[in-house]
Amino acid sequence: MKTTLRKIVTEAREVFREHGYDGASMQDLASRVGLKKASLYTRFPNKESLVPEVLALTLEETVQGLPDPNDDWQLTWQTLIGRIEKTLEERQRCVGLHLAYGVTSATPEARAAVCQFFTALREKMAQILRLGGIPDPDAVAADTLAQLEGATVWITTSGDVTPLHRAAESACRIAD
Amino acid sequence: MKTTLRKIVTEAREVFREHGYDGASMQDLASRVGLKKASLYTRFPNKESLVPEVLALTLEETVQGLPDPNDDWQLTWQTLIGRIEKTLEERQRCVGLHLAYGVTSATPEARAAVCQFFTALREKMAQILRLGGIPDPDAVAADTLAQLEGATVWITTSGDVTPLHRAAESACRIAD
DNA sequence: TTTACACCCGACCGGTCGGTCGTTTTTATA
DNA sequence: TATAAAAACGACCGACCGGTCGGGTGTAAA
Repeated sequence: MKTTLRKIVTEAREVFREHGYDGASMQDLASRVGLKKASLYTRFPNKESLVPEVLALTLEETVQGLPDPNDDWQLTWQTLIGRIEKTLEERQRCVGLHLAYGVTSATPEARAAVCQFFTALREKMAQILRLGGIPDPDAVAADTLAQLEGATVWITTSGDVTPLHRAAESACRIAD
Repeated sequence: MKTTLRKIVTEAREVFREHGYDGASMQDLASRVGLKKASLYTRFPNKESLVPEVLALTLEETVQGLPDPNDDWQLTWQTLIGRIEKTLEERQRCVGLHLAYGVTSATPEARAAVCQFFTALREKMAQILRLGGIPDPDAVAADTLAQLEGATVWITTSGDVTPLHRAAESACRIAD
């Protein structure tokens, strides 16, 4: 059943989120899934190949079922921002950011996946803003994402979520 | 000579910046300094103890010799922002952020050092803003730092420095 | 010249890493 | 129920990890 495969990916996401790419242990991942390490390698050829799967799932979960921006782009935007805010607040860190900092030229496929993830997310955000006639939507999308992710440093260091909330609030104000 | 000790700390900063806490190798650090691994342990008891030194040095370099904010707080603010911007652009990543994501409860001293680093930097920024009569200086300082650090994700993923430049520019506009 | 000390290093420790292999167990099909 | 594929596993690999130890080595004070 695909259940196991999906569980590997979702648990891998948490391992990467908590420990980054280098710090993520296949042994740790296996025990979280309830398998032995060797069993993981029947599904994935290596650790690096987990990264694209993790980010693809994350992107999909982030944008799936969003209200149609052609109907009400403000609602779409605010829903998207709210989802990101909620995830970051609950999980404390951004997987994408931890991976972006962790992957190097030694893991080119993972590197490409991280790049794709952020590009796709920014493009999705820019699309919505474009429908709202917001000027320079790519820049606004990139800056909004930067603000939200940067706010997680305060969560991890001091548990302070107010910068994240202010970031989300000011992002939502773009659509007013 | 203190030269060796300082070189260890400055090189450790680059190792942490590039590889994070877990990924940083004492072997790697030693070879960058031009020593053998065992020699590092005559200066530092363990890897964790490098973190406070690295962050203390970074904080000191960031704020030392800043123009007196009592004379011209705008100049002080913009100089500080400019320094952070320059470092992030040159080095591509923020050591503090990589360490913030990398240290866990297993390394409490490192964790505390990271917390202190960001708190001190934010407080320094807030002090300047306070002299300028900026409302809610702590929040503004935290948000400014978040925006600058978040912008590094675009540098690492795609080499795009424009989000960082926009962040710095908008930060400088606070003091106008 | 002796002594003492800071420093450096080669060799080594136990442990964990990502990954492999041969075999056993489960599962789907027929 | 027979069979073949898929999945899980225990044991193992070489490499590297953070860290230790005992023995040099250069230097400076006595």
